[in-house]
Amino acid sequence: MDSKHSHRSEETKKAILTTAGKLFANKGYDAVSMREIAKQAKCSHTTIYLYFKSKESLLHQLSMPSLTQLKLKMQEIVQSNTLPPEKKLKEMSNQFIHFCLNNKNLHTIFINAKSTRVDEQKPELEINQIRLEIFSIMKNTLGECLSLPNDDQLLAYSRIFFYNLYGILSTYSYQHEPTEVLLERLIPTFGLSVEILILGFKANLKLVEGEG
Amino acid sequence: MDSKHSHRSEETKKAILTTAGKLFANKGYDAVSMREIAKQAKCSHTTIYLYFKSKESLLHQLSMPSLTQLKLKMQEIVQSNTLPPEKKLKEMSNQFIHFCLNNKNLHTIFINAKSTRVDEQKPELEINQIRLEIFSIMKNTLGECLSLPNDDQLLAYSRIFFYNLYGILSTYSYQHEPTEVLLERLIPTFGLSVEILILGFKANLKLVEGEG
Amino acid sequence: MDSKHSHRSEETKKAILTTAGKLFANKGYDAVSMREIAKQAKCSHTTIYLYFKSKESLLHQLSMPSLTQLKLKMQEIVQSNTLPPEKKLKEMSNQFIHFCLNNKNLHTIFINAKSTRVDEQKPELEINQIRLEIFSIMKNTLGECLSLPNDDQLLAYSRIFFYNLYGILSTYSYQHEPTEVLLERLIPTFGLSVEILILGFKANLKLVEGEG
Amino acid sequence: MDSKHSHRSEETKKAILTTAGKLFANKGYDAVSMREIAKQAKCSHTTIYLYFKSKESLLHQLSMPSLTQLKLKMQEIVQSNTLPPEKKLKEMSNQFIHFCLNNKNLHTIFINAKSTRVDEQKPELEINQIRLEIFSIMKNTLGECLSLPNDDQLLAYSRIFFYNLYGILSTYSYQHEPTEVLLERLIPTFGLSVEILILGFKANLKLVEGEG
DNA sequence: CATGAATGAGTGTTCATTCAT
DNA sequence: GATGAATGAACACTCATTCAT
Repeated sequence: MDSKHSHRSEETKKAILTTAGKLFANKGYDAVSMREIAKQAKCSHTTIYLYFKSKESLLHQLSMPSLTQLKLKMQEIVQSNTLPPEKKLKEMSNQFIHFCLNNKNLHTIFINAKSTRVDEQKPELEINQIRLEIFSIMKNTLGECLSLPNDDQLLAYSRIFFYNLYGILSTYSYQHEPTEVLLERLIPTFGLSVEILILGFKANLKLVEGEG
Repeated sequence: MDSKHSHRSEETKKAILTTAGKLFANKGYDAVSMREIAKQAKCSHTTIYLYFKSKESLLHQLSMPSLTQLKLKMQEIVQSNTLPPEKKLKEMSNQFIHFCLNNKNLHTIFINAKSTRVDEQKPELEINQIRLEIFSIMKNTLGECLSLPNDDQLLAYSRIFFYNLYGILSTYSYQHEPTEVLLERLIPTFGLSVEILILGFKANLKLVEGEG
Repeated sequence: MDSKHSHRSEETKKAILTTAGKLFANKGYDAVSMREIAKQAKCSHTTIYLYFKSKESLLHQLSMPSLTQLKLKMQEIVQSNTLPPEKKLKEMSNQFIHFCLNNKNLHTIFINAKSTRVDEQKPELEINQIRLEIFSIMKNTLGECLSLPNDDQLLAYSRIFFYNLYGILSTYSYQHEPTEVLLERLIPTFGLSVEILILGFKANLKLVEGEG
Repeated sequence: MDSKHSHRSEETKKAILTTAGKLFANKGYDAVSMREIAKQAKCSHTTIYLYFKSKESLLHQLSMPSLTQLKLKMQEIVQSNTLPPEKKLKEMSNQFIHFCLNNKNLHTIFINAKSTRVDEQKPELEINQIRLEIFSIMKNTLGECLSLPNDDQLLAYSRIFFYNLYGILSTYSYQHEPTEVLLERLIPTFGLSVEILILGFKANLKLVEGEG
């Protein structure tokens, strides 16, 4: 009996999470109402509050798994032995952009981190940590590409690398075009930007070495 | 006699503009309410409507002067005969970043396509036009650097160039550090990023030509 | 269990309808605010939106049932075989007045063209249609009385007939006297007015025919 | 010097009254804003408050002269020796309808009389008195038409007569069509209605006398 | 005498959230 | 475990009115 209950409960919660995830991603956090989520998840809007303290908390609980998943993907790519480092980096960038554009809502979390009330800062920290880990993985892969140790030079380069990614995101995050369409159209450009940066880094390295 | 009146009026208007600029930049256009602006500008929310026809018009009046000024600076640089194109582009990038960071993060407005519904009237179009002009000026300068005609290749490169700039802006816009300090510390990195991109473009061009 | 809920809900909705009806009639649609309705209906103004999509829809739902009922009564009278046409018309007029006065002065809504923007959607059109149907039924009955075909002459006469009815309504709608008392006292006058109009129409017809 | 001042002052006041009158009549009391009046009267909106305590008071001061004028017109018609009583009544009805449709705003005064604050009830009473006088003039003229003394019979008839007028007003007061256009189109119908009523009254009189 | 600056109360509407069931 | 009913706060915006000049 209990199991049946809790089973249903689990299902409802999952439905809410799935629906909210889809809606947040498609329309943006602000543009989605609790009632809308409830309707699509086929439950009452009050039911959501049984599982999530607030809309914000729903967003948080929603983001962690996605971010974790992204991190896992990154790690998979790292461990793939078949890909040359440059391809790895390209693939990572694609994944990163894909993920961020598909989770437009995450912006609000990343950016408004500071506004989180002090008494619930733990999830924040977790999110931040994963962000740093992802950053680190990509920096290392860039190091591989350029045969560079983990030094200040690499840090500077990877910053520039991330400028490019953030620039892409900030350019396209608020576009109203459906994400998939957008991506299909733009992925080649993004790939090109990665290639060019690597070429640029290498060329710059030669210059620097020449000087040194 | 009148001067006291008009002086007060000027001050109020300025306070509204300043406050709105700060708030829009920090929280995004949608997330800021007229009452919030009014409260921080220490006036009634209805007072805002004395000076600005609507929230959207406030945004517009807020963005236009800065953008126009930026465009003028860009044109000055273009016309300078003493600088080689690469230096011009670097200088433009500096100006661009300087300007966006100094105009308290209005870059969200500049970059953000959100406030630019295509089917709306003139105001946004003006903003958009200036944005396009600035983009165009820099694209042309990049063309000079790479000895490229104004074709699709150049367009793709200049997009990538802008990703870098936007990425820089979105990374540092929310920093609490005073802008000047920030800039002094980071300008070298930004310069480096421009250099690397140009190197990358050139290297990529050789590859493409080799192929062709 | 549910019954308590749904009971309360029914009551609230009814309270809103009643209150809105009274207020619209007394002060006019535009002059009544949702908050005012809510306050008098002893609920929050947002509660209204639980039951009615908008202010306009509230007006609509308020008018439709009464109007429909009135139309049905009219049709009954038409089909009665025992009454001579003149009596039918008198009875219809009585019903019309009765109804409008009883439905707390909704006549402002019925008569008032204001809420009937032509370029709007269905709801007002429905109301308008019923209004026209009622008008049509009475016009036809007037035609029977005067042995007139459905031509412009009849249209002109029936307009005048309706002026009389509307005049009665606009005269007595704002009286504070309870409707029933009012009606008992005035019904003879109203009857007289119908008689006089019919006499007048007939006399006028003779004149017109004499001319022709 | 003083005279110049007070001259200007008078002019301003007159401009305000004229403009407000026009606007109230064309758009209705509620739909006109003080700023709109001021702009068209070429003064500041605050200036209006130098001459009129409030918007409502402006409406009142505006209505009295018009009503008085209407009364005067009625009296002129009464005293005209050339017109037969029936023509007089027709002309009076025309004037009445004309006036009321041209001063749509007066509705709010007539109808909302009760809502006037106690401490300024004098104008109310004045207005009411004039209304009664006008009613009386027309009743007497109707008496002339029907060769009836000022008894209950005449009172009943004149009530019916006014139902017709009020019906016309309530039908067309809220039309958005410009008044003049409306009137040109409808005046014939109104004339017909007066004729028919008189015919009806006469016929009814014969019936009553036959009975008696 | 006249005005520009400023405001509080109000409009319809939406939303996340709570409470009783 | 789940829900319908209900609400207060907020949104952009308008208005009649007041105050200092």
